[in-house]
Amino acid sequence: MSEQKPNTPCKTCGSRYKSIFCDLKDEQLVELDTHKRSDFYRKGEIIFKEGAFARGLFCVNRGKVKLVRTGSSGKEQIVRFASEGDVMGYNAMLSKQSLSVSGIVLEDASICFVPSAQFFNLLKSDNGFSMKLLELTSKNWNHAARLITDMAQKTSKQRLAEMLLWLKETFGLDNEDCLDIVLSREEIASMVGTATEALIRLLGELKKEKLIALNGKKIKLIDIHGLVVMADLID
Amino acid sequence: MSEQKPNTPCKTCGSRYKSIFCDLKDEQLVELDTHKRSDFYRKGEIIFKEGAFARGLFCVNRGKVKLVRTGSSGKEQIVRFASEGDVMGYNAMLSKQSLSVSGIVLEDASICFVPSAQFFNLLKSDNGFSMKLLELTSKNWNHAARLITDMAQKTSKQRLAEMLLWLKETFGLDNEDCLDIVLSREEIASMVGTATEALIRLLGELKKEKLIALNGKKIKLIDIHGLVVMADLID
DNA sequence: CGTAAAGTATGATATTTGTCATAATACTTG
DNA sequence: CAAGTATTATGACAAATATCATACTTTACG
Repeated sequence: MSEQKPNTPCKTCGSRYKSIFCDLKDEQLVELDTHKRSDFYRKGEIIFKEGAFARGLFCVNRGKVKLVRTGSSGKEQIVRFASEGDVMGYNAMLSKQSLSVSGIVLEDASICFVPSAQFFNLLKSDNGFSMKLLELTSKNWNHAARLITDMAQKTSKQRLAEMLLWLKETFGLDNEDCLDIVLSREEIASMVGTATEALIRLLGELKKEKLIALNGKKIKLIDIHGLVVMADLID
Repeated sequence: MSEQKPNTPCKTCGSRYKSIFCDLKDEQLVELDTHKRSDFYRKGEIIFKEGAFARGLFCVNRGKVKLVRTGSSGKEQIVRFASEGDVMGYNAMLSKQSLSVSGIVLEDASICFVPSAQFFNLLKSDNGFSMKLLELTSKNWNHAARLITDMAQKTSKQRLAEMLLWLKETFGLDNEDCLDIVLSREEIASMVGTATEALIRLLGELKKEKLIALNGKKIKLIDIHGLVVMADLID
C-alpha cells in the first residue's frame, strides 16, 4: 500500500451509511476508530492477495476495487466489485480459510482496515451486526448462484449484456449515460469469461445493434431494455 | 411432500453432529423439537421451490438432495447438494429474498423443517450459532467464487473431472470405488454446464483414458490423481 | 410379458468461441 | 516530440461445443 492517511473518524465517514456499519452506536464507532488504519492506494495496487491469511476487514471509504480470483491457467476472473461503503476480506475470516480473492484497485482509493480482533469483538457483542453480515453473505450466495448458472448456460454475448447491466447497477451511469467505471477490454473479458479478442468483437456487435455506443473506454448504454432482453433477464 | 413421520428428537438424531446444530444445548434441542416437523420425501419430489417465500429451515436427516436453479432458457443448473446434516433454505431467510434455488430429492429422504421464527430465535439468542452460520455462508461463497471461475475458464472436460471429484467429496465412494450417488447423464450435464450429448461423449473419453469406469449409472473412479490433473486442480 | 416411455449412445453438421498473426491506435516516458 | 510499449481492433483458422437425427438400451407399468 502507499501512504497512510490521518484517520477520518467513522462517525463522519460519508460511506458509512451505505455500509454494514450503518447501525453502530457512537461508542462502537470510537472503538473502531482507535484500532483501524486508513490507507491510500493508487490504481493497479493490490490491497490483499488471494491465498493470504486475512488479518482484518477492509472497508472502501473512497474509490473502486475489483475482487479477482486467479484461475488454474493463470487467467484472472473478476467475481465482484467493491466501492464506497463495501467491505472486503470478511469471507476469509468468517470461514477461517485463506483469502479466496485478491483486491485490486480500479480507481484511486482510500481504504480502512479493521483488525480481525475488533471485527470479531463486534460480531460477539452486537447481534444486529451479525445479522447484517449474515444478510450480506447470503445475498452474496444468491448472486453467486445466479452467476454460476449464467456462466454455465448463457452465450458470451448474453453474458456481456448481463455484465454491462451489472456494472450499471454497481457503479451507475454518468450524465452521458456512460458506465461510471473505467475498465480495459481485458478486464471486461475477465468478467464475462471470454477471450479478449472475442469480447472486442461482441462489443462491436452490441454497438452495431445500437444497444451501446463506444468512445475509447467509455461505454454508453443506449438501449437498457434491449440489453435486458439480450441478457435474457426477462423477455 | 409425502407422509409426515413421527418426530425423531434432535438430541438422538445421528446427523446432528455433522450439522450446524452440533453445539446446541439440550434445552435448545427440545425447543427445536417442539416446533419442527419431519417429512418423508421420495426421489424426484420437490421440497421447496425457487422463487417461493422461505417459511423456515430444512435439515436433511436422511437422503440426498440437489439444489438447482432454473436458467432463463429453462435449463436446470445444479449449484449444490445436501445430504445428512446439511441445512437448506437459510440463504433466502437471511437475505430476506425469495428462495434462489429449488430443492429436489435425489434419494428418498427424511427432512426436518424448522419454522422461521425458531430459526431467528436461535440466531438472536445464541452467538455461537450465528458464528456457525456465518462460517457456513462464507464457505459457500468461497466455493461459489471457485465455481464461477471454473465455469468461465475451464473446458467442459476439465469441469467434468472437477465435478466428479466434487461428487466424491460430497457423497464419497462405495466399497467398489464407485461414486455413492445415482445421477442421470442429464443431471451430471446440468452440473458441468454442458449439453447431455456432449457430457456422454466426455464420460466416454475419461473412460477411454482409464480415469473412470462406467457400469450403467455407476461411475467408478479409477485414477483419482489423474482426475485431479485433468481438472487442473494441481499439476 | 410386451409395449411405451425414458434414458443413453453415436454420427453428422452447424455454431460458437479460442488462438495466432498482424495492424492500427492510444498512452507513456525519456 | 519521438520511440517504445500497451491496448484495441480485425482477419484467418482451429478447436470446442451445441444441435439435430437416429438408434440402441433400460426401465416402468398396464
